Amino acid sequence: MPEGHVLHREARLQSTKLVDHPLRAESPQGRFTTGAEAVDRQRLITIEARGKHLFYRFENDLTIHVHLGLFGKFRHQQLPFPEPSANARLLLSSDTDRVHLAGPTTCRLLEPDDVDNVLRRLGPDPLCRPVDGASQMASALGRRTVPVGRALLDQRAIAGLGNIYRSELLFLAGLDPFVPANVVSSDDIAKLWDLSVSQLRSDERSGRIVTVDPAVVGKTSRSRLVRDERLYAYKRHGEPCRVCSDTIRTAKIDDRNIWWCPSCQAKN
DNA sequence: GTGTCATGCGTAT
DNA sequence: TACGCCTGACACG
Repeated sequence: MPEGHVLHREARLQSTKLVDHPLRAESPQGRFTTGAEAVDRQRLITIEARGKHLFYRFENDLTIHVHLGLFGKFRHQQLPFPEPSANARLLLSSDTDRVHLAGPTTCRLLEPDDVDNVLRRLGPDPLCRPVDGASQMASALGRRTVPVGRALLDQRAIAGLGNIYRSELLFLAGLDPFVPANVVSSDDIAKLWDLSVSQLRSDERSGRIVTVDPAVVGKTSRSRLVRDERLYAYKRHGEPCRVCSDTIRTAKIDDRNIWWCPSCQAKN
């Protein structure tokens, strides 16, 4: 489930196990052998997340850059380590813990300048709490005439949102996904930013995306929500809106599905 | 068992 | 706009 909250959670959890240790780095699959050898037995200095990107910086100044894409997955393993799967792109192991990476879109070695180049292409990340995040986002969206539902996936406008968050955040903000981004009011963009900050922080802690207010479905806490009760719009095509009972609709924007409630999201 | 789809994104056309 | 890449879950027969 690789939207931004997942990468920050991975950075946090992996850091407690791997940072400050000299690590064994291997690529059983063989597609990252040279990169793994370049950091093998080096001490890991930091693991940092920005948007959907992860950066492992080693003491020799080399950085492993990971982007999970649609399919990438991390597994956390402890001694005795199980046999790695045949498609394990990267294994990072301390004496006691191992992180197993399979299926990433990106897993490559970067020099410090290359890291800066990747970061320059990313907008503000709600989980990094930049003080001017809302205004950076407003300035990026203000230049776009595409639907706001499309602009939210542009990682230069705001880094870390994926297809689930774009449907859910637009629902929470009450915004019509098809309104041009440059027509959305600055108040509504500020609202989208604030919702992104609170939503991703909460989901980073729990490890899952839950946007529904538990009271709306008659529950007393987030943790009591079952799988089908966690979201307002995403993949709920044809079902009644949890707030107003109108029918949730779906359409494609740039060949990716978006879901919305035509009544709750009439604002533009 | 096979086919389809998916929480992503870069490149080519 | 279309395709390629990478993997796993699920529907269907």
